[in-house]
Amino acid sequence: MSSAKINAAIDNLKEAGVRITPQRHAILEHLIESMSHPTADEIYKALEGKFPNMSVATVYNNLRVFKEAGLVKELTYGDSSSRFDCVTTDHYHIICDSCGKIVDFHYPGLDEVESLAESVTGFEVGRHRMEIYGICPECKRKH
Amino acid sequence: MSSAKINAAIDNLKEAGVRITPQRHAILEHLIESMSHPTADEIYKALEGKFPNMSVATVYNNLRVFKEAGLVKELTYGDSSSRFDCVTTDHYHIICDSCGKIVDFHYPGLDEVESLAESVTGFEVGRHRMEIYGICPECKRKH
DNA sequence: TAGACTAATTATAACGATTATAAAGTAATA
DNA sequence: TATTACTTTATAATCGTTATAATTAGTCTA
Ligand SMILES: [Mn+2]
Ligand SMILES: [Mn+2]
Ligand SMILES: [Zn+2]
Ligand SMILES: [Zn+2]
Repeated sequence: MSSAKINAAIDNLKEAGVRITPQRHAILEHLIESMSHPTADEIYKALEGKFPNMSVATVYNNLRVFKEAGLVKELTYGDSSSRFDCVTTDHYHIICDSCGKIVDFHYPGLDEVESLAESVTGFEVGRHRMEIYGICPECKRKH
Repeated sequence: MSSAKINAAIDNLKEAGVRITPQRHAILEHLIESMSHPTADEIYKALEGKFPNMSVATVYNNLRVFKEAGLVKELTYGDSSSRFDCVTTDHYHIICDSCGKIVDFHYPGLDEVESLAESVTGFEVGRHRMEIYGICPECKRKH
């Protein structure tokens, strides 16, 4: 049930001293219930019915607040907009080159690559990023 | 010797019917001899002594031409500018979180992850992207 | 509860990287 | 040489995002 997750997120924010405004509640709710990886603008448009006066800056500001609280992760891509993921446990993504869909995908983690990189380059390794690109089943069906 | 690589790149372009202008030659030369992963603007600034009238659009246009010819790869990052890599054979990068330096790093390739992703998600996998982030030896020394 | 303080939202301007446009220049072709 | 296509240049436009300043709302304290 996603309302439990929303409540947990709200408690988390309250403990960090962040006020729960109607806009913040709605943005959080949308992130959690959409079960997707929306852009700031998609969130903005999805909520403009309920909040016709909300500024796009409010969406960006609050996504930053949520990020700092550890409630969302930002997924950055070269050309286009960032996407936001409210699943903060470690996981990877596979992205459709044709329609842009992003699907979660779990894998043990690439510790071996990290430690090899460390020994070869002399870097102190902190983290890594990995995504897979391909064609999703729906797009495959349409040739 | 990097001049051999420049000549090979030029032959490649000629065969593809691309004219070798002085600007194109200089951009290629800079990419190959700098042995780094410069941004379009870094290339532009590096060449403004030799080409005081060159437009930044020329740099972008020609980087696209080179990309389409398979001579360079574009490395995209969320916030900041793209970087360009004239080493087009498969390799990974490790990036310093402190100074931004990008270092090449070879690893067998993650075929296993790709095939697992394919079977789990139903995608037809084409490629993947992986980078490692950490602190480079020089930045470690400065605490 | 009034007044003061603080935080959040809004509207709008600014920013930086990149791309589009149109004019002018250059090379290839006939 | 005249025609044509390609390339460069200068400049404007675009897009995602952030900064600014004014307004509004919430919280705290006397
Ligand atoms: Mn995800
Ligand atoms: Mn490289
Ligand atoms: Zn698809
Ligand atoms: Zn460093």
